[in-house]
Amino acid sequence: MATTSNHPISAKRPRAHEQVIHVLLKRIIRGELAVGSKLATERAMAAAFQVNRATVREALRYLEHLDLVAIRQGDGAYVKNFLHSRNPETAKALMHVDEAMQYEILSAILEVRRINSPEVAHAAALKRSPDHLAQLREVALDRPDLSLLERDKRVHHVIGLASGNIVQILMTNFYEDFFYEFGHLYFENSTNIARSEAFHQDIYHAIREQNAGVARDIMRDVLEYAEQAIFRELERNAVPTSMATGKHLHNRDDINWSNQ
Amino acid sequence: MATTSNHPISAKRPRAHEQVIHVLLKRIIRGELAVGSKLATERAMAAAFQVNRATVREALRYLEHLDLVAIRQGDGAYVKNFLHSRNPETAKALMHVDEAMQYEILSAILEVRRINSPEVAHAAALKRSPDHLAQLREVALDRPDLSLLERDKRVHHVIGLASGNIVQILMTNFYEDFFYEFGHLYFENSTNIARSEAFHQDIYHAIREQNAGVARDIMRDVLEYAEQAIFRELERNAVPTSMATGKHLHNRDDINWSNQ
DNA sequence: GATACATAATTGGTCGAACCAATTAACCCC
DNA sequence: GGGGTTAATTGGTTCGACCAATTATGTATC
Repeated sequence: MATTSNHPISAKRPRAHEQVIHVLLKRIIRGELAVGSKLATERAMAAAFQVNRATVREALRYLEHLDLVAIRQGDGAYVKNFLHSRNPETAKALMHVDEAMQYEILSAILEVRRINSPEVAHAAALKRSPDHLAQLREVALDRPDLSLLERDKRVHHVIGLASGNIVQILMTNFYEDFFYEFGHLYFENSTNIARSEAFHQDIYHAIREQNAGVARDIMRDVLEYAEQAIFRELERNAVPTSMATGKHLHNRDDINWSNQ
Repeated sequence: MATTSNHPISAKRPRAHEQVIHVLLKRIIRGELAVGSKLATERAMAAAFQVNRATVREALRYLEHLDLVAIRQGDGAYVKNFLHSRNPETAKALMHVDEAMQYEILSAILEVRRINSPEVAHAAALKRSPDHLAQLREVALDRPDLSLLERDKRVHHVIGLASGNIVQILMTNFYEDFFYEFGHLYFENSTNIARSEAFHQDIYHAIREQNAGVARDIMRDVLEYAEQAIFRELERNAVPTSMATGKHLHNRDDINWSNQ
């Protein structure tokens, strides 16, 4: 059982400290708790949330790691500007807290990936080891048993590994984590499915032949295609609430991110 | 006192749970705890570290957020492959744990920044609001009171804000956090100082005039320059320990990142 | 003997009340 | 008003207990 470390199943059991995190996160992101202001004491929050102080502390510790609060012994916990957070994970927190931000952040993620991943493919083609190539071959060609979403995820991961850049590897995992929530938008369309399978073939051959420039182009093309395909789906399935605000459209640029 | 949220001073007080984090992190990263293996129980670790169980739990919670362990009630905590972590913050943890990895990770960060930031500058030039332009003018031109390191940090931050991409903003903060530890390598050299001050002037004008292509080129040039300058300094100041391993050189590509 | 179910043991999740340590506020003295 | 001592506030840690989910054990049934 030890090696069965993947956790494909498992819904969510809302642990107490996670609920506290969610509430505090909401108040911070929405500005209900002003930047620089002091949070209630741990004891007061424990009473207010009707949980134990240790539970509040676990939640505060997380917010501290997200760089959203600064905790000082003998003093208190202060709200920080989330735009100053040094932890990219904060983007995920933003998305889970504010529905209206979801499309905004998805758009931002897709843009960053479109900028980065072609260069990762370029480096991977140059530096891939025989072992990485074998791994890529397996996931790209010899695993029809996996879902396309899972296969695509692994293809990107192996390319990241082959690039040798640990930060790009982590960034790749970071992107893919988002697509568990949005991947269905893309992988339900048969045209997109064919496009991705062709991509897996092509990128494998380019990396095998160490054609770095070609690998970069292939990656850029598929990501540009996927980005547009996802936005097409979004505008089609546009949910009424976000339709009303109009904030889900990718071609607007009115968000200012200036809550500081 | 509330608005004085910046914490320019403040050395480190080693909180108990942070020491536990450090030890566990070390064992996980170095592979002393195999991927998939089960950690000791919280009670056992509390006894071993001679701290309270609540302290162990705060440490485990952090490792869980870094995606390095999976915790299951009634079962235990299992070690995960750090190359599968979806949290870029893991890179910082790696760096703090293993001295030999420092240069490797610095190199990786510099590369990602060199890829990303020029595109951020490009977007910023296109989308900057009058307010962002004013902010950029202030930090780039009218704040000789700030240290160059601090000014440079703010210039990059404002450019990130102007780009309107929240993930790029967070990534920029993420980079800059590293440079608090390595910035002195760059900003002690008078040639580099002049180079950065010219950069601040140039990027401001390009963004003011909304010359996106020029802004991108300016950013790319300065980052390529800085990257090389930093490596020059590293090889000059090469510390004996990492010299011996030779793992700090940027032009080697023997690291495989294949502990899975 | 294998399977199904009830039961106990293990382990993470939460709780309550204390005490320690750092900071801040109050106070007194000069 | 300035400086230093003292008390109150607040985060940091500890102890001990109980709840909840999982796993291991044992027993009855077929």
